[in-house]
Amino acid sequence: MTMKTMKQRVPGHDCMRSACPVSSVLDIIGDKWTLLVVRDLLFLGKRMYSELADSMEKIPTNILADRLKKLEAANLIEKKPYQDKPVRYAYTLTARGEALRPVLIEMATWGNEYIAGTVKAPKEFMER
Amino acid sequence: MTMKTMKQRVPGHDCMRSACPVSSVLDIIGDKWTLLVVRDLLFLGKRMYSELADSMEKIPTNILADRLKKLEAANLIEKKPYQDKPVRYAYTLTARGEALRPVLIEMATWGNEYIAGTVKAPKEFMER
DNA sequence: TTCAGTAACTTGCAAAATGCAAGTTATATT
DNA sequence: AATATAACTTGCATTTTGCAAGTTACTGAA
Repeated sequence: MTMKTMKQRVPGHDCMRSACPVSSVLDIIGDKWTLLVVRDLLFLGKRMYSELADSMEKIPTNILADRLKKLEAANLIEKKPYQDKPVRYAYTLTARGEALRPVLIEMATWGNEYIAGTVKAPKEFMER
Repeated sequence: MTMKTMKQRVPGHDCMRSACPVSSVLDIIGDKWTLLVVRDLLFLGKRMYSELADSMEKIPTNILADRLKKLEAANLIEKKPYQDKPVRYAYTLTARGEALRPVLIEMATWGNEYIAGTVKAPKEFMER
């Protein structure tokens, strides 16, 4: 038996606006912050809450906490303690979350081509 | 002299959150509705306000009007009258707007692969 | 010639989301 | 004992969203 990719409805988003894949994706990541958290985990090697909190864009901490909860509920990230006493957590992308890479790459490509003042994304980020 | 692609700062968004291309793109299209309008123009052949207004997702008309204004300000779409008496308008994507196609395609690909209940995007939409 | 119909919006208002600063809890270090 | 760090939470004002209804300018049918 071969393992297929898991499709799943995401809790809190079981009220899809339509069956269109684009709209369903936007139901999950359609705001100004969610994909920046994914970017930090995927390209910038961040794992801790405090690392995510000091993003370039200065994400408010209440928004960060909210997005981490939603990303976990949507199974795009996992939260795991990496030490006890005191307990500290690491956030990591799931396969589902990492699979957003091409979306991020195309967005960065478009941004670099059409928005003045953007810094060119390192080419090692732009592969695959 | 060869024509290069025009980069431009977008009015109303000249306060970029950062120079990151991803965040700058999200400054423009980072919400639940904007890319659905682009989808309708790019893949579904819609041009008129009333066509856009009866989207699958039932976009509220005040949101639609607002997004059309912002998309025009960002130079992603153009609004042109296609008849007088009474004057009626057609909205069309600029090259800048059409260039979002790969982003939409990657989003649809991800949605189809990872979200149950999404309808598979027609393969003629998924090329280039 | 009045009347329903269509296109393209705008307005009002309640509800939800966002943004900022400050507070909290549990430990570790000095 | 005092300060620091990680990971959040809370309060509150402002902004954005969503829904319904209203508006303007015509067109075509009765």
